[in-house]
Amino acid sequence: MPGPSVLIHPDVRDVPVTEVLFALSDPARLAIVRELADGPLDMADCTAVPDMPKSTRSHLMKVLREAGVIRNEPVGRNRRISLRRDDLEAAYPGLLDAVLGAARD
Amino acid sequence: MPGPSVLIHPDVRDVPVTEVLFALSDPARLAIVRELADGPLDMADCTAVPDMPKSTRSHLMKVLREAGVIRNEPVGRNRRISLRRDDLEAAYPGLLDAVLGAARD
DNA sequence: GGCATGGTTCGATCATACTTGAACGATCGG
DNA sequence: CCGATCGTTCAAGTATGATCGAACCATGCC
Repeated sequence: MPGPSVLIHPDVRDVPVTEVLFALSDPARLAIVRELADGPLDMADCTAVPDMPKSTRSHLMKVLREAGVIRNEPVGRNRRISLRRDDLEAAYPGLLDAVLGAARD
Repeated sequence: MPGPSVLIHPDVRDVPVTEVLFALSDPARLAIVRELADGPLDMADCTAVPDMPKSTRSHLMKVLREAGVIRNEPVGRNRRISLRRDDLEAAYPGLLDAVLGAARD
């Protein structure tokens, strides 16, 4: 799989709310999160923000991952990205739903 | 009252969620918001973040105000700061409650 | 009016985050 | 194995936000 086989996924309860909010406060990152709301996606299929260099996209994923918002795991030669709904719900109840429920900008 | 008699308070529905999230993603600003959860406060009584230059504090308030999170209105020689709970609830249901409900960092 | 009070605004400096190409790493298919 | 593929990591440049003193402004009070 591309890059290191294992990436760090923090316990969401160790992540300050402010960091979660910050991760969600960027339009491109939020677009990705909304896209993932319907289910996991291979990275290559995250078309929410098109025409973006892979390094930039990878960086967005890193911010989301380090904030505990998404999971990024290798599968074959790709990477599967998924929302950490349950973990987020346990740490910050209602937060993700409220954000996802917000009208599109 | 200090400064201009009227400050701009946007319609929260015109403020992108991302901007609201960003305003709340700073520890100092979030501390202010939490302090206001119990009711309006004169600016001088916002002690959540002590020992801060007034220009810095004023800037934090500006970011929160422009994001539609707080109201800042003159009263006598002071300024009254209040949470725009109802407006936020109407625009982004559940969001503020979820953030306020989050465990303190 | 004159002055003290409480905040905003301006401008400059500094810190943080975004962006991107290039290099590297891990896998799969022949 | 070997090359191609898909992402991550690195490093450098750029942009955006925080910080804070100084200047300014509107009010209340004498």
